[in-house]
Amino acid sequence: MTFRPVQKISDAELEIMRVLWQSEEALPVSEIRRKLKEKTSWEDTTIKTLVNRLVKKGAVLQESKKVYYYRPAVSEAEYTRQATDELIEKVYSGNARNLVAALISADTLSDEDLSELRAMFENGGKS
Amino acid sequence: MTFRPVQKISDAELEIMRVLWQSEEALPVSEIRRKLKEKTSWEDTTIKTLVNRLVKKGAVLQESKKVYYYRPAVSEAEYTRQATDELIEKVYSGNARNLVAALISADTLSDEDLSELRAMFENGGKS
DNA sequence: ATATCCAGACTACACGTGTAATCTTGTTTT
DNA sequence: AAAACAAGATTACACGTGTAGTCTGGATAT
Repeated sequence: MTFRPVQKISDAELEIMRVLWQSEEALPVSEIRRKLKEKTSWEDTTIKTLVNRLVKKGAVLQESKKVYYYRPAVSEAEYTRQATDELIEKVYSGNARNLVAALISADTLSDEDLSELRAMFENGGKS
Repeated sequence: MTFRPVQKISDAELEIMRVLWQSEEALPVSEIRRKLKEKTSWEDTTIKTLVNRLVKKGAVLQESKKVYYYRPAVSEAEYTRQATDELIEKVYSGNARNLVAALISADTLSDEDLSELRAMFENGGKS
């Protein structure tokens, strides 16, 4: 029952997290902006606002160096896990099997997906 | 690319939807309230506000009879499907297989779940 | 040194959401 | 009929989120 849910990360904030998750190093805001220029058309101040909010909610650490550097305080895996658990809780009555069953019978998965997954099943998930 | 997204249903609104989804008949607000009394401690007006918002966003139909009756405009299955697709899009790069793989290796599924699912896989999801 | 620019701090503002209160009017109860 | 109540309409209000703008002070370029 590892429950320490950092406050919820919003959609826009998630874009910032992705940038940070992709970096080994802590980044200054200028870098974050540079990387975001390709995917969004946000103003510089918007980006700073989002970064600030993430720091405030504990999802990002701010290292002071003169100019601040930022690094994730939550891993992508943790985030993914949390978002997934939330969906399962919210729409699948807390039952993960229902979700997988829905996906299998919903034609969301390609034949290739199915055989790949079948392989995973075979060794009980120990991959 | 089936895209007909009724405006997003919020968490509180979802409780109303659940009540409506569980009923064959359209319900008056009094009934909705009665059923909700067991699970929430919302004031009557709160419930009415939520119902109104759902009508406004097209997720619930309002039948005028003198006293309004309400019925879902979106099925639970559609909702579930939409919420699931959103998660996949948002955190699994649009790749459903990644989600299933995560669940399989995350120890979220019991052994029973696994064998049940394996069975589904066997017949390619045609269940 | 002076003008420019950027980081950081603070402020803004509309919309969605959670959570209601009030007011009006028609219906039920006494 | 008068009182009580229920539905519906209208309004409220704080917080989160998307999306910025302004102001200030130090670093940089000329």
